[in-house]
Amino acid sequence: MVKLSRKERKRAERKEWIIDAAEEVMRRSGFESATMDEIAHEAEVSKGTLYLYFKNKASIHLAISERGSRMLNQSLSKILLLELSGLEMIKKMGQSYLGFVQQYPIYFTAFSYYENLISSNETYNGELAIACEENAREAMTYIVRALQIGMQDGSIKDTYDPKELGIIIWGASKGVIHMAFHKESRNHMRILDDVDFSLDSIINNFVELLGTGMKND
Amino acid sequence: MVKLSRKERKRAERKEWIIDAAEEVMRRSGFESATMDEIAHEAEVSKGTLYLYFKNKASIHLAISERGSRMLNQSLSKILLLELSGLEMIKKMGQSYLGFVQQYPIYFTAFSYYENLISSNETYNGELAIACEENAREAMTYIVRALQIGMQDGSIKDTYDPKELGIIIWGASKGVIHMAFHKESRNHMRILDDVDFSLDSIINNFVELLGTGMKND
Amino acid sequence: MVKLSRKERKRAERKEWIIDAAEEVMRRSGFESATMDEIAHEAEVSKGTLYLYFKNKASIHLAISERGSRMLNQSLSKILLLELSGLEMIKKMGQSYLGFVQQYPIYFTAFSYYENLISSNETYNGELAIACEENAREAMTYIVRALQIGMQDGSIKDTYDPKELGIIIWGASKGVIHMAFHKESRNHMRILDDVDFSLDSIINNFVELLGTGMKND
Amino acid sequence: MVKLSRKERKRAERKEWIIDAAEEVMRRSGFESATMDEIAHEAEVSKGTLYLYFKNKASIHLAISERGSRMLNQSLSKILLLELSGLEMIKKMGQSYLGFVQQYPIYFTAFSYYENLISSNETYNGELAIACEENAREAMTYIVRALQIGMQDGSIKDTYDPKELGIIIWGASKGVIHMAFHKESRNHMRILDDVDFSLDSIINNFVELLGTGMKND
DNA sequence: GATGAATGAGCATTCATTCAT
DNA sequence: AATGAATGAATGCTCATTCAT
Repeated sequence: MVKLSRKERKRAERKEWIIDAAEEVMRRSGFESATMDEIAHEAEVSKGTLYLYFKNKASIHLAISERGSRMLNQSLSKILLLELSGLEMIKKMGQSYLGFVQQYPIYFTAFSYYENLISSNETYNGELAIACEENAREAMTYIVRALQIGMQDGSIKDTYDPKELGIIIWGASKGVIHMAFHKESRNHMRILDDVDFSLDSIINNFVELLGTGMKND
Repeated sequence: MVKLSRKERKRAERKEWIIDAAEEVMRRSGFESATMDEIAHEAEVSKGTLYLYFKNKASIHLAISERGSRMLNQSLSKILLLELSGLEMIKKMGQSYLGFVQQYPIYFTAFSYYENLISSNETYNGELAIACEENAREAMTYIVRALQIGMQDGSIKDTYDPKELGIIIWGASKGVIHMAFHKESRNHMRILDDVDFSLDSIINNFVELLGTGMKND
Repeated sequence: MVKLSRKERKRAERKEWIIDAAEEVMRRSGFESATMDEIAHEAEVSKGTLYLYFKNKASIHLAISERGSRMLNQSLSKILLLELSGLEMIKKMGQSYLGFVQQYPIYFTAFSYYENLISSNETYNGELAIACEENAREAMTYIVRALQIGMQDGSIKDTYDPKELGIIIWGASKGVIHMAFHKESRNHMRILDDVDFSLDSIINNFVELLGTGMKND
Repeated sequence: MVKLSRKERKRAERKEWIIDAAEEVMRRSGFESATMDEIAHEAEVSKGTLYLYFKNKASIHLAISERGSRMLNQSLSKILLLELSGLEMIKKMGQSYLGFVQQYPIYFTAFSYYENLISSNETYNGELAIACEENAREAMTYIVRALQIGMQDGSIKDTYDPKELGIIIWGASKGVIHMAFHKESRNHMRILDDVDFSLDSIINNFVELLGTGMKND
């Protein structure tokens, strides 16, 4: 960590404070409905100040995504330190991801929104966008490391390429959690009406299913 | 099928024609950038006419999603008629989904956009939204049927609840395809830069992985 | 003149109506202070309607300039039809220009503003800007024609190139009128405080002075 | 000249330094686009300091105009000291003005901008505005003096009032130079496209023309 | 004196939706 | 039914100016 001057520290704090406010507003109004006015009001600063800390609205959104992905990486990274088999690490990562999404649903929404826009919107560029991508790559690396460990300790089949397997696990997990997550937050979601499986049950079975597929016989 | 009067038929045709135009515009400009003016112009009708056929802009978007999901269901439903084991049906469904996304990426984008908005946006309601949900439920049912068949013919473990397994497969497939799909369309996607697995390879391995997990020993 | 359909006529009328309103607002508030809100309010249309008739604010300003220069050209063109010597035509044109500026000071202000911005502002482009330039060129042509007539009939020295002389007369006239004009409208103008020559006297003497310079001996 | 204390001298220097910076910024970005931020940055002082030396943005602009007009006066004043006929002095003044505009186009732009705004904008007041007016009056006086000398030495007709003639010459010169100046800087200027007279040629002929008009026979 | 963070009024422009014809 | 002119609320962003330190 770099040592920051008092001024820089204050600036960083303020920035965090604005991100907090933006998260709150977006939690209430959804991402695109959130206006700069609302965010400024919530953060108890003027609209002009927002632009002192963030280049534009997209930057604020990116900052939220970046913060979320950084937090997620923190929990994932810790799992690699545990005394577990590679397979158990992977399972733990799945559960950890789920826990994160449940605790901070706003970040999950932010990620989805981000992924929908980044391909089409030119505003989504610059330092923060790169940081987000870097965080995503980092998350992937944690998964791949766990897979490599598993292949080493014999808990995971080594017939797959660990990177490719990582992509699959990462994508599949996001998909399952996305679906399960929406089941809870949506009223209109009819698909799952007559299904009363809990989110946890779904994830556990998913992890189990993948685990079996990967397991060394 | 209900028999439609000549007038009703004409109206339905016109509606399809507008949806065609909207798809085209959204393919070009992205979803939120597409304006009613552009759609009207592309459809060669007046802006007012758009509102004669669709309640609002969200309805047009829902109509696209509905059409897409209906088309997908058509391919899925056919798989149930084939002479295959349940497990093979599931694999085929995965490949069929992938093929659909590759052939009609616009629908995939529409689905994603739809899922991002439906939870926060009140305009996403009414008949068409219900139809979309109904189609999603139908897709789920095809999967569950295949799983039931597999459990029956012994190709799939019967230790999972077929409905829950269906949810998992459905979610996981969407996630993997979503990720792989974005890998292709995004420049900024750094996660996968050093990975040169093809979309097909990823999906095949994913299907294989799930298959092994589900397979009866 | 092209025959316009009823709709086109109505549109043209509306456009003129908006220009009228814009002139009025700009007369009151000055050019850059005039806001689209004020113009819309004055024109008794909504702000959106403004954009139905004009691409942007600069276009409205250009439309005023274009109208003004068109009107000026009309008076200049008529002078060429009179039974006068070339020299007398030139003098008449000077007086005509003065009369125009006195009757419609707003256009004179518009021209000045236009000339100040056109070089630096990229918004000043397109059809209307071209029309303005075309009008300016046309005005120049009237002057040059009068000079040529004067050289022919012997009332003007033929030692100057008519085009170059035209530029000089055009520029000098604008400058003199500009100065005299500002003398009247400005409070702060101290240069001329102790000078009580009338605008007309100044212009007449100016015309006389130039005339003597150009006159054939 | 008043003797200034060390502190006052320092303050005056600082002020000049800021004006230098403002000129540079306005040269780059045009007058209205120049922001206080840019000026502060260029001057290597804080934005707040700008307001320590100048009441507001208009004051900075006025200071530029004042400096420019002061410089112009300096060259004009020297001409009166030369051993020339009054008519030749006037011609020399015209050339001197042209030379000034060519060397320091920024001041010419500043003058134009100033004249466009001063009538409508209330911010253009106070000490500096008065100084500008005073400088303009001074320039006029130099011209009038030269005319008086010319009428005395017989090189200039005495049928005109020298003050009125001064106004005319001053205005006409500005107009011709303005036009010729814009011909060079503007791309869109279509009037003069087919005319390839040089700025110098135009001015020389203009001076010649006026000279002939004023000359005593 | 000097700073620069904070302000907030101000503005052009967009676009879904309506409704008179 | 079809049109498209008119609407006006909504919003991101700028920038001259102030003031606490």
